[in-house]
Amino acid sequence: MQRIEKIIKELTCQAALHSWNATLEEGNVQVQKTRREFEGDFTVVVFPLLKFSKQSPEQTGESLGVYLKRSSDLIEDFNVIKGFLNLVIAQQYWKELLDGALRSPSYGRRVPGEDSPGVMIEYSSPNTNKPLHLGHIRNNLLGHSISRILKATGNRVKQVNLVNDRGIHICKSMLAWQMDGKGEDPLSSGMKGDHLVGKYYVRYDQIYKSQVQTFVENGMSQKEAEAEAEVLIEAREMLRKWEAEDPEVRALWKTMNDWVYAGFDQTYRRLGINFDKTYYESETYKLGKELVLKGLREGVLYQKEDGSVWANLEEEGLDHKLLLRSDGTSVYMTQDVGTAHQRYEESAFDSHIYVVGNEQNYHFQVLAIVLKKLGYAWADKLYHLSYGMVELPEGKMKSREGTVVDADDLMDEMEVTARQMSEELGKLEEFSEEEKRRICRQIGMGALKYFILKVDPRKNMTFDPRESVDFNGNTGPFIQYTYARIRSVMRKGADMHKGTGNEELNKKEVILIRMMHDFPEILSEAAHTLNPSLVANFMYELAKEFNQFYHDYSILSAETAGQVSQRLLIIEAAGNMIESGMELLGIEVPERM
RNA sequence: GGCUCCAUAGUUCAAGGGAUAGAAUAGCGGUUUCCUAAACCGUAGAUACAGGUUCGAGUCCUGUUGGAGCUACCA
Repeated sequence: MQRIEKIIKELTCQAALHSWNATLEEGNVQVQKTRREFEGDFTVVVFPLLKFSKQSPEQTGESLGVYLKRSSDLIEDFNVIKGFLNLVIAQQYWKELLDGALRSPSYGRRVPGEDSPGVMIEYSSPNTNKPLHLGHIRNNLLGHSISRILKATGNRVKQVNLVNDRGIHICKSMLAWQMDGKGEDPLSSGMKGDHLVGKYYVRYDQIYKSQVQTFVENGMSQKEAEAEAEVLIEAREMLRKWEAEDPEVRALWKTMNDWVYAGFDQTYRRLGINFDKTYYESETYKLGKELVLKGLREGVLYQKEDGSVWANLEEEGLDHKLLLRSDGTSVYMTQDVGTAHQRYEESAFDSHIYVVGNEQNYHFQVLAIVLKKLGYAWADKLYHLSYGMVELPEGKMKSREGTVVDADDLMDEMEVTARQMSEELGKLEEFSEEEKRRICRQIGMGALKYFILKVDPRKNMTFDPRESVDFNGNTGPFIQYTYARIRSVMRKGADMHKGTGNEELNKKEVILIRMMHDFPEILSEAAHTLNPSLVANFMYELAKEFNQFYHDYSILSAETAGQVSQRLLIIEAAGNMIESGMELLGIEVPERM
């Protein structure tokens, strides 16, 4: 069955040809859903048509309405208010939809095939010197949800992670552990590996600060002291040894990184995310140098007297960018040039998405330009999904002030709150301990994920811990609860299914079906704009609409058997759609809660 | 200083150039012999400021004010 919007557009073009002898494209026809306060299902905005009809808005709407009604059985009636032609769609359309596609768990989804576009998406990209925090959570949830959305819209998606496992920051943790660690490890300390390493990163900072202070007290300037502090010099020396592949340093580095990975794995599992491939910066940081040198030979880059290599981006309205240091070593940009090249060689992606915060806008702008200069046509297949910062009600998270919200702590807290709420409401009394745990985990994680994903990724957002554990209103648990209610009714009504009921649909039922009819468009819009919040907000609207319906009309005690059957079809569709949509957000839905 | 992004009820978020700017939350007032009240209903409350483009501007353009980010031989 063809979608009704498409039919309306086609017929409008026909009408324009017949009535006004004007040729217009379907793209010129604006069809939107009729606002609730007016009679109708879809609305054609007639203002853009006036230049073809050469009539008043009212006359144009009226004559178009007459034409549409006469041309299609699906258009039952119309009315014109100001410049808006409101169309009432025949019940038959909604009923056929309900009997067919709408109830499918895969409604609106497409399955990727061999020749579907290949999308590589990089996200998470943690440093190994400290545990994941709230900012990483947003990154991970976005990356994962976008991956699922892209898969569901027919793309072959490859999820990759790039772990920043080398550099001065890791050396700082290593050094502090050597100084103060007394040999403790995750087992002996009972700490998660990433937290343990993070503890020594903090420890390093304390040692550093106290050394700086001592130097200043002995008459050194602040700036001088900061540059001369012994631990900093030692950390640099350790990095140098790391690069020289000193066995002892490498061994410690490997040990501590492995602790961190074990910790990260746990956090990732809990978040429900996974990667098809993980890249390690220690293996990729040298990549890119050859490409840069080649660019230098070809004259698209230039070299200063000190030997450093640069790209001149003035033509693009930017600055000059360093690509190789005077000692010949690579910088971050060099590495990204290399990894992009490597990935394209590996899988010839049709697009490559980087889920990275907006503080790196400049970096990715430069990356694309540099790749272009180096002659890679695929440079314009790179896309930086630049998401906004997560702030707390009192402002930015600051590690120095201890206001960083730890990812693991946050997840714990969400689950504990779910537990408390469930117990207060007496929701889980008849469940086993294991079931209780599972449901509270689903609810807690659902609340957290929804809270973050409902916001447009590109915008900065405020994370209010108090609000995030609210399970009422526009929240994940609200939608989960709606699902649980649906499933409950379906269990009770399993025997009452008597096939299709051909009953008159009431207003609320039509609204629900019409809303569900939109799901494919929401999906494709979300995929197009890489924006899971569209799916999240749609799920909320749907749940809200469903709850009103549920409140106003009885399903199992409807007046006729036909009505019972028909309503069971509607809630089946709604349940499947909630499950499907929430899956795209990485949120599980419980059968009971 | 330069560049980029942002500004919507007390607060947190919506609104493909289209009708009277929607929700949630906090506040106030209601709904339970009935399929899960983590629900439902009612009430009140917002486009930073000044211009411009348009039949029509929260949305596009210019300026002002306020906020964030970037502007490293860091990543």
